[in-house]
Amino acid sequence: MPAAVDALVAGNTNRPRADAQRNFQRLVAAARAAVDEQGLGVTTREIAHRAGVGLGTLYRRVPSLDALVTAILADAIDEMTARAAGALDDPDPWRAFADFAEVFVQLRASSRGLHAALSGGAGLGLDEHVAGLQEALRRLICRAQAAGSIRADLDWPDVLFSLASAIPAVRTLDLAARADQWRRNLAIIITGLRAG
Amino acid sequence: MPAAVDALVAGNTNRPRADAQRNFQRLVAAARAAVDEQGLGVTTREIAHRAGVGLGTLYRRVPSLDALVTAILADAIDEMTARAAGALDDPDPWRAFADFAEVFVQLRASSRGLHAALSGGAGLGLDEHVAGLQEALRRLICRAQAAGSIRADLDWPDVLFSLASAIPAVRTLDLAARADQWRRNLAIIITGLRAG
DNA sequence: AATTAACTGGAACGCATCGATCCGTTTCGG
DNA sequence: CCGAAACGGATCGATGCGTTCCAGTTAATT
Repeated sequence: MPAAVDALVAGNTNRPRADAQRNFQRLVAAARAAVDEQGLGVTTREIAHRAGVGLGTLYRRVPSLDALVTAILADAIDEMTARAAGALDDPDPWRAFADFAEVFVQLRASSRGLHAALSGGAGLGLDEHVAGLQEALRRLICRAQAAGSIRADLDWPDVLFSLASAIPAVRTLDLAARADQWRRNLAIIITGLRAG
Repeated sequence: MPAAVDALVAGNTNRPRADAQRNFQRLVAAARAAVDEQGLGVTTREIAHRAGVGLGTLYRRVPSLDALVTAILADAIDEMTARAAGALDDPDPWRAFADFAEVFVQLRASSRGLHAALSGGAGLGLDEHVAGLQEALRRLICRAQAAGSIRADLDWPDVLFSLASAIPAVRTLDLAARADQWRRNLAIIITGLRAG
């Protein structure tokens, strides 16, 4: 159980009943799926329905909708940050960058909520988490560029924006995006970023 | 006055009063600006306020909010289609493609509403207009690819999706997009699309 | 200048949806 | 088998929407 979601149940003096614990897990899982599929703006009813639980139960297990969604997003962002930090262990600057770029795009493409949160979507209290991710990304990008692997005529925000742009819309004109459309987009962008 | 917006006032037997005509123009201009800046989901109050007009006036000059927004979008799409068709006059397949790509991205980047409408945003009655644009784009792309200018390992929807992806989010992480961010994105993508 | 039909602004209506609460009922655990 | 804990979902109050309505105003015509 990730940190922020865990903190939602902190302060409970004694262990809750078995069904209460089970319902909490279900609610978190349902909320994660709903945030992934529908983005920010998930409703309490949607989450409760997915969890197979009533509205009363949701509010008995969770302080508020905002707290639940924010906790889920905070954990998702922190996990991504950890992966970015881990990528710096790769001694090859370009490979570290390119490998993490794939993670960055894939995770965002698979969660509308995460994508929206990282696109400055709402005024949730995620600023510190976002700042951590941004710093890790900046290091990854600047190291690859200093090594001469990324075109020198770009600054690092350019690179960041181009990566963020790789996430495709669900539809474009009459065409539905394929499941791996993000990968096709990213391949084009990575080619365009590479120096030489 | 473009075709679809014009059609909103068709059927008026005799010329309306001068203030009525002026208010209609103001409403259309206000609605265009609002759709550009705020996307679909503009409200009647927002448009009326921008036009410096009351709600009653809006509904006296326009049949409904949907009709107004749809007409504006239809005209915007049709104008883009005309530009795409015009690009085919350029004998150089690559230059025709690249030049229109710039128009395509710039227009979408400057109008959230148009961008949303072309991203399958809402169930407005724009299918035929969208289909026309798509066909013009397909021709441009396929011609450039047949000429060997676009990488051969992509299909034309890949190219279309990558162009649509060039429109940046307003923010990414803590960074605000610069006014020309779309151009920087597009430059990277164009490089990645080019064969050789 | 007088007349009147057209036009105007904005309060108000009806509806939909949301987060959150409340309470009669059910279920777990000792 | 009992009581505390938890349950479901009707319900509340607030919000925001598109649209209508009407008392007052204005532009065109005579």
